Amino acid sequence: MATVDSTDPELACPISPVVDIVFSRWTTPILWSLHTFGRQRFVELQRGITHITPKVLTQRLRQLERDGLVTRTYHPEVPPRVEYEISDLGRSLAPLFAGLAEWATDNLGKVESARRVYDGAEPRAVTGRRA
Amino acid sequence: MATVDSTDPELACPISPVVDIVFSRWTTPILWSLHTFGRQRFVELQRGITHITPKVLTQRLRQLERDGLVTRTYHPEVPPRVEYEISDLGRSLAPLFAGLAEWATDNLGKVESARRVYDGAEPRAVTGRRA
DNA sequence: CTGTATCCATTAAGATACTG
DNA sequence: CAGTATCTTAATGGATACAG
Repeated sequence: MATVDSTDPELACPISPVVDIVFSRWTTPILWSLHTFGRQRFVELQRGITHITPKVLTQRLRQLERDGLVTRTYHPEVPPRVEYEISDLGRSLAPLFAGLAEWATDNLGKVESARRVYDGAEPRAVTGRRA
Repeated sequence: MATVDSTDPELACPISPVVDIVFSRWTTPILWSLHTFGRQRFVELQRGITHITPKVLTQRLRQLERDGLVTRTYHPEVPPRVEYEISDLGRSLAPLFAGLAEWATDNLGKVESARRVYDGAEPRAVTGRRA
């Protein structure tokens, strides 16, 4: 049975589940920061990842912890100290992240120029777009 | 200058822009289908990707076309015929998709068991979570 | 320091019906 | 066939304030 029900696009695409787990606006910056700079406290993450609010940071960290990609260590001191670290499972994404980063440097410019062409193209009726 | 402004998480994470372009609920199934089964018409894509509505399919296809990952060919016939095909730029994502698919088969089970552990863990006060 | 609690804005997506 | 037009809902995220 597993997690597949017929309403999910997973059936047609084996990477959809990974997208749900790893790729959202703030999860990749968090994973990247933990992977690149190592174990960090809550406030360090907040400072390193520009403009993320504590609410959202907490939400994403909880999700990553639940999915086993990040570990959370609570030190019962005063004031409290909590450290987050990427897990082995999270680290297993590293080569994929490296590949994506490389794709970005190689191809982001092409995407941007494609957009300029598309946005600047005079809309002709025969194309069926923007009659 | 490019596209970077200080409100984006791109500064801290070089793969955030790729996430915006490639990874959303329906873009990966669309790219996967076009890459795996080749050039397809609108209705073929709709049938192959279960439960996607024409509105959403149109939206994602337009975005992918604008970003240069997919090409759209309009044949002015009656009834009209439109074919979508993955572009060279889109095809350049193939190895990354293969890597993600492999990660999925290897690690999705670990994620699921991590979730079971997390959800079933008795919440102790000392962890600082769920007092 | 490490979060919660509210409230609000934005957006992707789903349901449904309709057009050239 | 290949979409568009509306309307509604759900999910994220942002702003701000406050608590242990």
